[in-house]
Amino acid sequence: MSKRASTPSLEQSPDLEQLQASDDQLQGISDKTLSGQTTAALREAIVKGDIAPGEKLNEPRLAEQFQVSRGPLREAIRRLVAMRLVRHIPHVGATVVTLDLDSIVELYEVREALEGQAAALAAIHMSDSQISKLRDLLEVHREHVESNAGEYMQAEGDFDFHYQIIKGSGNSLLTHQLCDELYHLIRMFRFQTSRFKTRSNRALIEHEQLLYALEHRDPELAEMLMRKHIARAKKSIQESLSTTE
Amino acid sequence: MSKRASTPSLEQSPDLEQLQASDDQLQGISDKTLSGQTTAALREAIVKGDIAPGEKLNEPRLAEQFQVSRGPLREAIRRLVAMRLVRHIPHVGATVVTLDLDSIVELYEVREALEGQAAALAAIHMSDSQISKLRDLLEVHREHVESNAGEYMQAEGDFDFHYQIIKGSGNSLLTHQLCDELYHLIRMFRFQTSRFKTRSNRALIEHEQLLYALEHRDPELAEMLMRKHIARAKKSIQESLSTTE
DNA sequence: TACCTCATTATTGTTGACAATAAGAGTTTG
DNA sequence: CAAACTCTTATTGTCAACAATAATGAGGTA
Repeated sequence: MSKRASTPSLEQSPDLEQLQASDDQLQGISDKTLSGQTTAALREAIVKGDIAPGEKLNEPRLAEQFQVSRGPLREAIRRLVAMRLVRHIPHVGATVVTLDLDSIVELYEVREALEGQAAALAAIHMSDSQISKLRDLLEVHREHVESNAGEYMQAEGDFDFHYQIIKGSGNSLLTHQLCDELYHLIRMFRFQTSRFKTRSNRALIEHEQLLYALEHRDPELAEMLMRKHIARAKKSIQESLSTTE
Repeated sequence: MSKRASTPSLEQSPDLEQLQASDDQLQGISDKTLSGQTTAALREAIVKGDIAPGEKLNEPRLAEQFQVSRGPLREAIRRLVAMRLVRHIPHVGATVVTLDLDSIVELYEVREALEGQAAALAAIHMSDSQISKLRDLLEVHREHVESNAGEYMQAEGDFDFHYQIIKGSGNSLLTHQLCDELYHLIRMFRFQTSRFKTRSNRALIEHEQLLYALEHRDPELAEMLMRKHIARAKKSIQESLSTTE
């Protein structure tokens, strides 16, 4: 469901409850306020490409489409600005960010630093049961990859794996920066480049190595592996995009 | 000037121009809009402690104090939420964050990761002239430390040094995360603990080493030195605060 | 005395109207 | 013909009033 990529205009009030539910399990409590719902809706519209990169966000029009006043809509825009999904210039307006290669490289450089640190901290702070759950998750992924399809599932599974490690760092600031802010930027990029094949096998092997480091409580190794894992993904993207564009 | 720590209430419209000027050299253009000015004013009030940590932000009262409507004030609050200076709970309100030891440790762990990465990138991307300017800056700091006072200047100088390296990374996302968002959180912490002495001499030596790594274009060494530099500061804070509180 | 209920009140969320700024079309002039 | 200027228009920024929610306190009951 929620396959409305064909219609250029956003029909009012999509499956907001569902979006909210997915956020609930991510962060503590849900935001049933209009601004919160509008933020989630607008965010998904941008991430999924229903609103194109570079497109201007017209406040009155969007307000009518989402069936809210301009107040909550403006607030939603500001929150997306904080997430770096939207640019804003005073007295001119807000536009959806355009993810050129440079931006992606910058994003992955930040991910490399933050998730590397997260992996190191996770190796120290994660409980044994958390780590064993992570292993279960990895086994599920392995089956998905070894079975027929698996590729779309792999992208989601990749997020799960990384998310669990970040959360396992025990650092709430780090978790917020990655899971609440940068996360959606990464999602947006993945939606834009979903045509490219994901390197399922290689990612699986690297995840396996990472889990080994966590199980052996080796922060330095975990950090190194995570950083290399992300750096390789970055390099792969650089090669793909510099040749095709 | 701007020494109004005695008055509990914030008189309207402080030296906004000055705040704006300092932001101008940080980011590209200034935000002459009411929301922007209110954001800067409220931010400084929180960072400097004029509004105490944990204090509730009453919208009507603050709006009157800053001589603006609740609209721009609310927008200012949301921007400070994005900067992690303010917490917000729907239908309940916004409060100034309280920086306990755990939060500071988390902040420094994030700084360690991000500024380490910044140093590595700076060793690659900084121009020779940028690096030589950095050396000039360091010499000024040395004189300040060797002269009589120097301690307050050192705190500011420390920011200058770090800021130049971050900017030298050439990564705008990284720069934004550190200089626009986390920066004010660090400032707030420093204002709160200004009673503690800064380790001027040690910091100067470590900065000297870092500059050496940059001049020799050694990313790995630069990253390592920066991370240790920040990790040592973190440990120093941990020891100070765990004994005194 | 402790606890629950319910009304009051203060505060946040939302709305539509108004003001100010910037973009764009059309016209004029060198 | 191009460049600059002005008027128009669309869009953003701001405001004050209204609605909805949660904290507060009084009163009653077990």
